Amino acid sequence: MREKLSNQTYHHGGLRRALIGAGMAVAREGGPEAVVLRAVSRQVGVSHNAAYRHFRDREDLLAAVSAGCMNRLGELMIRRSGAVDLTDPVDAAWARLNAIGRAYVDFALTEHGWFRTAFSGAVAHGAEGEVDTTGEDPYSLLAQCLDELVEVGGMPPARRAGAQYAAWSAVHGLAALMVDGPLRILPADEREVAIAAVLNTVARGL
Amino acid sequence: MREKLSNQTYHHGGLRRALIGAGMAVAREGGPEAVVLRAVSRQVGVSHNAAYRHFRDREDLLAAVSAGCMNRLGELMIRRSGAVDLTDPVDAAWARLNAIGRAYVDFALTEHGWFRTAFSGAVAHGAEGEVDTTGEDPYSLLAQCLDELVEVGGMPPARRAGAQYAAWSAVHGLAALMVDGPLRILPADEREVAIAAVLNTVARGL
DNA sequence: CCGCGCATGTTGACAGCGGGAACATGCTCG
DNA sequence: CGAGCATGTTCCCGCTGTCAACATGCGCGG
Repeated sequence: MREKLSNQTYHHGGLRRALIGAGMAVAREGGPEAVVLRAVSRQVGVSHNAAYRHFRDREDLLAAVSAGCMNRLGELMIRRSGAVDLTDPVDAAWARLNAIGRAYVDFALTEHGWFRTAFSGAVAHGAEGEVDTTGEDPYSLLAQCLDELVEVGGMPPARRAGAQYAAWSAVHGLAALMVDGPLRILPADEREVAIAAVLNTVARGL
Repeated sequence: MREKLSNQTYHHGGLRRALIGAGMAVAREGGPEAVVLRAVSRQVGVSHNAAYRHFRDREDLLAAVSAGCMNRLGELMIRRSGAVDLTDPVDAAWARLNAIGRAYVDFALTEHGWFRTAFSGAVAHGAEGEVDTTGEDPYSLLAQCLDELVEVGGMPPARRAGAQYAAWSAVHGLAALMVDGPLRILPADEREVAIAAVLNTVARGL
């Protein structure tokens, strides 16, 4: 019986969970480099080195936090996609694609620490069971969206394979360039222009 | 007379240059986090803290190295673009656009340490004079390419503004995803498919 | 031609970090 | 009820970035 979770003793219990939570808190502002083993442990009220009972490495902790950030991104994409309310199935499919693209960029801009952490390149080398396999990760969501677009006849099936790469690359690249890249300095209104341009251009190209 | 540069005394002389050089060497394999002040100074044969006479901080050194990496990227793009040899001006312009896009991705894949360093988010907060303003940085090169495309009539002028963002985002996103992102695991042949898909899709969309 | 000053490089010290080893403790199950 | 093991602690190490104080040698004014 190791699943008490909300036990008030707190230590002896969900330390792993608590560390990931604290990690996400510091990552939210400060990005991946703020996920410092000692600092996170301190914040949880536990000695550093306690973390080593749950993570083999700082990298391993970071990977878990990173997976958490990725899930947040997926959640936002789902929410925005679900808000699309159009009757025509083709229009709806395009609108949903547009919505998840915008969600991706918005997430990067408003939660820029989380975004950078999600893509910090830390991957669990251990169990790999951290990222939710419920199909709600950003990549699967995009895939579903494109599948739908093909089904309703909004996109020729021959294009389906490459579309995945094109759409993801365009949106991810824009987000990356605006978050730490050379486009970081773009004023807010120009940002809007850039987002619209990227989304429209790739949609035309699909 | 502080411009001896290739003086054999070596210390007292181009330490700054030497540190950047050593920084680029370690960054080439190991990326930005390998640019460690003490290690770099050690490799140059100078005491750590000597670096502080030329850089205010580790971040500042990293920014200089980063600018160097960006220049390398620009050089490759120029070389590849120059290799295009087509008579029809429209075809040539498209081919050049394609060439610099491929160069960008190839650079990311073959010099992945340099690529990551170039976009590590370190920016000189000091003189800002590190990045060459000769118009040979990747962004300006893309701009020239698109200008040419409009001039020869390969692209409607109305699209020119957004094209910059779309093209850069797509190519940068693909590179980022393949270098540390989730597409890191892509086998070489599938990589080729992805590159072609992204390049073609965005070209269609412009 | 000399000596002084300033740019440049060195030495020493400090706190914070990731990580290893040995030790403590308390829950659980036989 | 007692033993074993998962979990957390303590101590230690080398490494890092950065600060302060010190050394040195080249160039310029006298």
